[in-house]
This record gives sequence, structure tokens and C-alpha cells, in this order.
Amino acid sequence: MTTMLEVTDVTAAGTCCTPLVREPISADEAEQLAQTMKALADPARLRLLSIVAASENTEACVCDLIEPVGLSQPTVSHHLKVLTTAGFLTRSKRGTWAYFKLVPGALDRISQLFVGS
Amino acid sequence: MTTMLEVTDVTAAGTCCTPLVREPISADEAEQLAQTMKALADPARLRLLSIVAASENTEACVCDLIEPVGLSQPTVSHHLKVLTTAGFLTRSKRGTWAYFKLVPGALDRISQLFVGS
DNA sequence: CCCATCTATCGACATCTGTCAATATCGACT
DNA sequence: AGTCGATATTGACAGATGTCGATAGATGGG
Repeated sequence: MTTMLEVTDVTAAGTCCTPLVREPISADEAEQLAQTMKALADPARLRLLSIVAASENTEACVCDLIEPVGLSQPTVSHHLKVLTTAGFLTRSKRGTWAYFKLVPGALDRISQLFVGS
Repeated sequence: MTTMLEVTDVTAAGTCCTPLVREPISADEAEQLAQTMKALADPARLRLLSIVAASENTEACVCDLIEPVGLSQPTVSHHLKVLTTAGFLTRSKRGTWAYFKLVPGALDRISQLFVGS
């Protein structure tokens, strides 16, 4: 069985360079941006993102993320997937370990959206 | 009957001046920030915020917000309350009309949190 | 004083979401 | 091949969330 992978990447059209304080955003833009913001609207994901961002080379192994956030391994895996799908992290496997790395500029793009108020 | 009003204002401690890319944020900080982000993680609320921000004096009447977002009046009222509780809007009543105004700097504070990546 | 209008609250409902236990998958090493 | 360790997927479940209709509260006008 195949399922559609909902791609709501932070780099998608509409989520960049359209400060929402200038003019009303469209329904589609709002839908896309909301999807991106949902990825950031969870305490576990914010902590994971923060830990990865503060790590060496802004990269961390899953094995190093489970204990700090105090959640089960499947749950951490789930959150990392959400952050990756949203375009904030990339995944690379080295050996049996999976490393998640911050996507350069991804958070900066979010930052740009809210400037000017 | 009285109910506790959950105050998760954007100006609360921890949500300001603590870039989450520098060092891992605490569980409490993550919880507070997530609560704030949840307010922005909805297409209807993003549109409402956008419309208000783009209006004269960054202020708009509820009656002018219902039609653009295409939702029922109670739903719009609900979303405006969420945005107000989160510290993004303020409410002032003039006559029978309720005006919601953008809180200066509220979105900028969010913007600051994600700079540096 | 009654009515019309604008807004907020309540109650109900379907859907989404975060979480975990169990299990599957994948890779490395004997 | 077999085993072990790391990670992903599945299934299930409780709780949160978005939505609306009905209703209540407030405000101004006849």
C-alpha cells in the first residue's frame, strides 16, 4: 500500500518572503504556513530542535536525544520525522545510527515571516 | 462559576531573548513556547492575524473579519480569543463592536527566537 | 421598554494529535 | 545464518482541538 506523503516543506512557495503583516495572506498560504508552524508547536519537538541546533555541527544521533527529552524511542522517532517532513531537519544514517541535522536557514525563514510588527 | 484563565502570554519569561539554537531550552521553556506557537499554528488564526496586521492602525472589527475567513461568528470569536490570550492581540469594545488590535512587537519577539540558524 | 444587532459562551461532535507497547526493519559483527 | 543493538512502523487509546448551532449578554435606537 502506498500513501501520499504530505510535503509541507518550509521552503515551499508562500512561506518565504511574504511578511504576513503587510497584506492579508491567502487561504492556501495560511494553510501551508500553519502546517509548518504545527511542527514547531510542540514542546518535545522544540526541545529536540533546540538540542540538535546546539550540538556539534548542529547534528545529533537519535540515541543521544531520547534520554534528554524523557520520551519513549518511538515517540522521539515520530517527532523527528515530523520535523524532517516540515523541512527543519535532515536525516542521514551512518552505520546503525541515524543522525539528524539542522537545515541551514530553515528557522531563519520562519523568523523572516514575523518581522515588521 | 469561575475558571482559571490559562495565561500563556508571548511576553512571559522564557519566550524572549533565548534563541533556541544556542543552547538546549528547558522543559518549562519548551512548554511555554509551544503554547505560544500553537496559537500561530492554525490557518484561520494566521489569516485573522494577517488581516488585522494589514488593517488601518493594525486594528479591525470582528464584523469585518467573519466574511474574509469564511467561518461562523462563534468560531471567529474563539480564534480571536486564542490570539488575545497568547498575547498577539488586544481587545477593545467601542459601542457594540469589538476591535482587535495587534500588540506591537509581539510577532517580532517570535521572530527573534528563530534567528541565527 | 422592546427590539435589532453585535459578540461571547455553551454544548456537542468529529477529527487530529501525542503517547506508548509491540513489532518490524536494518545494519554490524561473530 | 544468527544474534544483538539502533531505529522505524503499526495499532491503539486518551486527550486536545476546530467547528457549528443554539443561546446568552450587551449596546444602541425607536
